[in-house]
Amino acid sequence: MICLEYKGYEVYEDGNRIIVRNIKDFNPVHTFECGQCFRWVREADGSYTGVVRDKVVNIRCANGGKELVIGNCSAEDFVNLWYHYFDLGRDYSRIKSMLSRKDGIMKKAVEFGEGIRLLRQDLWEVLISFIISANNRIPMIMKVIAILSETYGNKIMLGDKCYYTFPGIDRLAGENIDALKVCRGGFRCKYILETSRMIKDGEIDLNVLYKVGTGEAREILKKFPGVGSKVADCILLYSGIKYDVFPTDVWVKRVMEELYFQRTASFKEIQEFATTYFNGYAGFAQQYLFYYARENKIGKDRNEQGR
DNA sequence: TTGCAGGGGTCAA
DNA sequence: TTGACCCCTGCA
Repeated sequence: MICLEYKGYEVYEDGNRIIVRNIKDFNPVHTFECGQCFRWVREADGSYTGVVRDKVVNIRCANGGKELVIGNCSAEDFVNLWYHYFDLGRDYSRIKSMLSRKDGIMKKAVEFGEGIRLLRQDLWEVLISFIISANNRIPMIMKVIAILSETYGNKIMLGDKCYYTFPGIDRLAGENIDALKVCRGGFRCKYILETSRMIKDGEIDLNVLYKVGTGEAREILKKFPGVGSKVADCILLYSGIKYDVFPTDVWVKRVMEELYFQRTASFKEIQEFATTYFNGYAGFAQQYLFYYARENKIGKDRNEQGR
């Protein structure tokens, strides 16, 4: 029985889970492992379990990717949270075909990460997560965020397993630096604390970011300690605020140098090229390129690649 | 077993 | 522009 139709999707409620039909352009592996999020954990059966706001759900695709099965979820949650979170209102086929027409490199990158969707994550959580990401690797970032949530978040259950919400602003702002260091964030702990306090004290209002242009939003974010150009661009992109940014980390730099410039290029040069070349879609292009480069180790060891 | 190099953005000098 | 920051992993 059809439970409800919502914006082109058929949503069936089946006990404690829902099945969403008419899904396109969504592969959980591509989406959760393309470096944009740190709280989705792959299970032995290939599904993913993650915490978003105060919900914990299990996700998998079925029926050749045409169905999305969300465990521990109601149809109401789908409408109120998951539709938006998974950016299901956006036509990724159109974006992919437009980017693929740009050149052969983009075409390959888009084919490789065809199921990437840019998640619309909580701004506060993305801000802290990407401060932690600075000079850090993905498994470590995930570990730090997990400890931070276990220590300062609220417990929620799925089956007999405990999960924890991401800690609130006030909770972190009220901590002292020595206590915060249990999360093993190292030198980033002082940035987390100071950033939390700046928001709590009203020094910077995060909601302003939704109302200003990309350049201004970037400058506001860079007022937080631990936020530079790359982290600011990640925050804007992964919270779904701006899509014309091009976060340039070492992987993106490598792939751009190897595939587009055929020489070393400065961050500034790469940014300027990408924002012009990809127009308002630089953020999507970056995500396909990053995933393609990292999974294929492009530029990491030129000798191994036979170059 | 130990120790050292490598990875990786931001900040301050 | 360069070194320090911090912690984990991989390898000798």
